[in-house]
Amino acid sequence: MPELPEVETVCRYLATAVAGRRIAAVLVREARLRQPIPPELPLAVAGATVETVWRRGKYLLWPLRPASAGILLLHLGMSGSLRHLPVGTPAGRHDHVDLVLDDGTLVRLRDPRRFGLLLLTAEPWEGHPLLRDLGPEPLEEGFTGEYLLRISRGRRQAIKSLLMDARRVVGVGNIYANEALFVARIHPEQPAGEIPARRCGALVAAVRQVLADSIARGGTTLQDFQDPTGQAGYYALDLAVYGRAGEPCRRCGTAIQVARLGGRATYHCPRCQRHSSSPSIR
DNA sequence: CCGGACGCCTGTCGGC
DNA sequence: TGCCGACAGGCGTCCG
Repeated sequence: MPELPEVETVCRYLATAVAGRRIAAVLVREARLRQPIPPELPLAVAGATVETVWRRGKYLLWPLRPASAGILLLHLGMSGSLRHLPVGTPAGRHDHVDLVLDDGTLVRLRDPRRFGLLLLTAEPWEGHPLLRDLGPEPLEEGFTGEYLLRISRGRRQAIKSLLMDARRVVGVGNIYANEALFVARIHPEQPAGEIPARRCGALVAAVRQVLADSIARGGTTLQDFQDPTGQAGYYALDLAVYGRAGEPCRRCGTAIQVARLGGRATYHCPRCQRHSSSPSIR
């Protein structure tokens, strides 16, 4: 479900609503997520204070005080969501974990497909196996046209698949890869190494723009994404290609096409997004 | 090393 | 109405 803008929306809420609160208890109803929730996690975390909440890619990091309590590491997978609720709110079928706070509220993890993750790690979290190989943050300095040019040369991999590879750049999932390529007018199946050097900067700018616009709208709610207060995100209204197969391109009116690339639905406008070739070198 | 396919798990939807 | 396959916002692992 959540890509970078949705996780960022959740993160911003938690950073204001939960930072500084003490965790009174952790209730695990179902530990079998992508990796099992460690059995010792509830006792290890109970009594600790949430210092703040950070995001790295699609992971949420909750550093605790005292530091010896560690850092909560949370990932929402495809179907995960967090809700901030009053203690006593009845739990539903897929409400797997409650983080009970000291102010009469709780943060509840719901995840029907259980592709999510709740682990405990420690400083330096950058060395954690799940975080160690992550690429740059797309909204920070390291993600530039020069960087994209460097990592794409010589690769035959489709540019869309490269954008969705977290080792290259984090946070870009299927929705925003499709949208960014439309904005940059690049065909999703174009081999990454054949993208003209001068267009790499435009693609980086498109990724940044699409992600920032979505964050400003509170993310994309397709079916069920909500922020921890239950608020939907409205970037779905701005989607240009994702989920719009057969509908007219917002730029030229041509019918949007859908295909499968790497097992994922891939949308593009056949008129606005054409393969382009690098200038030949001789 | 690279790139693609697969599997994890549940819910929903469309076609027959 | 009911059944069945396809598909869904992610990602680690395996294989050629």
